[in-house]
Amino acid sequence: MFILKRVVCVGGTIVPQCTALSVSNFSAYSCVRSRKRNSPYSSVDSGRYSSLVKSVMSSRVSSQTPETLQTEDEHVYGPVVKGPTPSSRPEMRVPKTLHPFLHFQETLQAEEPESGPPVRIVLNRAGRSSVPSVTRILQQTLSPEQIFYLERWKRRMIAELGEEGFKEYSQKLFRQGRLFHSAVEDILVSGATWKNRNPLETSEYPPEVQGYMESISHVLEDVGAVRATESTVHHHTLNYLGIVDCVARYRGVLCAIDWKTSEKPKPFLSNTYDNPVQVAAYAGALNNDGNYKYQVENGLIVVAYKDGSPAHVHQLSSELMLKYWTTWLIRLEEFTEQRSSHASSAFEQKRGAV
DNA sequence: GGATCCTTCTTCTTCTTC
Repeated sequence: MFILKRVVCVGGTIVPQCTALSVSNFSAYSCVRSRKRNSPYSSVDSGRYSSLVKSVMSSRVSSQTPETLQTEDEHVYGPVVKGPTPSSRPEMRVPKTLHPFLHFQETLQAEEPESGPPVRIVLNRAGRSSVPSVTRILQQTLSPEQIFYLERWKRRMIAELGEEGFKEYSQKLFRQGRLFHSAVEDILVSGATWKNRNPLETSEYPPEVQGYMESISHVLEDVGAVRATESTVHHHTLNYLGIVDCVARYRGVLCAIDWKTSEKPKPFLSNTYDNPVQVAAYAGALNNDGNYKYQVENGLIVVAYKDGSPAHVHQLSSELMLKYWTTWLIRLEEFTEQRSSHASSAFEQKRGAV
């Protein structure tokens, strides 16, 4: 089965763009090219189009939609009491105001020295209790589709583990994530590189973190000039705050870094859901926060695995960061709209009661 | 002292042919 969807231009050459199904066959065909001389793909340079294959594979088209899945799930798990109306987010909108990602000031280029211990600005909510956080904004502006799949996953997990078992499982995941972050921060603050670290010292980490540390060991070798760890960033104009995991140079490029633990492999950026938006939000806030006298244009998402297999590293170029910054601005606007509509409906209710 | 905050995670999967 081969479904020709449309034709796209790649590197000046016209090639067919196809569904995930035909692409699976495409890569399979590439592997057995020598045996399948008459294959329609025998003349295709698979190496040349590997990025296309990856990009199509990472945005697979499923024959099942949230609607059909919901019907199927109701048979298996019973009716959903408070089900969302599964639908995609409306066509990508444009932010009403395009706030700049970078914030160059006249005196800015007097950069901070890169030596010395990294900065850690502890969150102080005094005087800014109403400022929303990056996590909260992202959580409250998930697309109906994301909410649907998350709730479906949760329903399935509860069916498998029970309410109590699911609670324990979630707590275990959070605990591992926190321990991992704290272990990474320790090693970055101590200034030790992975290479000169005594292997015996890795056993000082809690057992549930050792695999994750091994997983990121190849990444730590390329991380240097750590400027901040677990540090609060506050965008005063856009009025949001958050805590950035790390700001450091990765292979010489200054990046906002987000460390993640994951049960499932996440080889493609698209597997990381809202993580790139989160990183862009932190970087944008940092660039507009007077506490930091430099600008961060790039991002890095490092996905670590418990079994110690090499972490996946997703580097976000300045172009990609700008793209996700735009997405962030849209999410921020959605959040503000929600907030004001809640506030006005609460006001109406209050007025009605009087 | 209790409550709340910021994080920590979790989603997208199915098909035919060799």
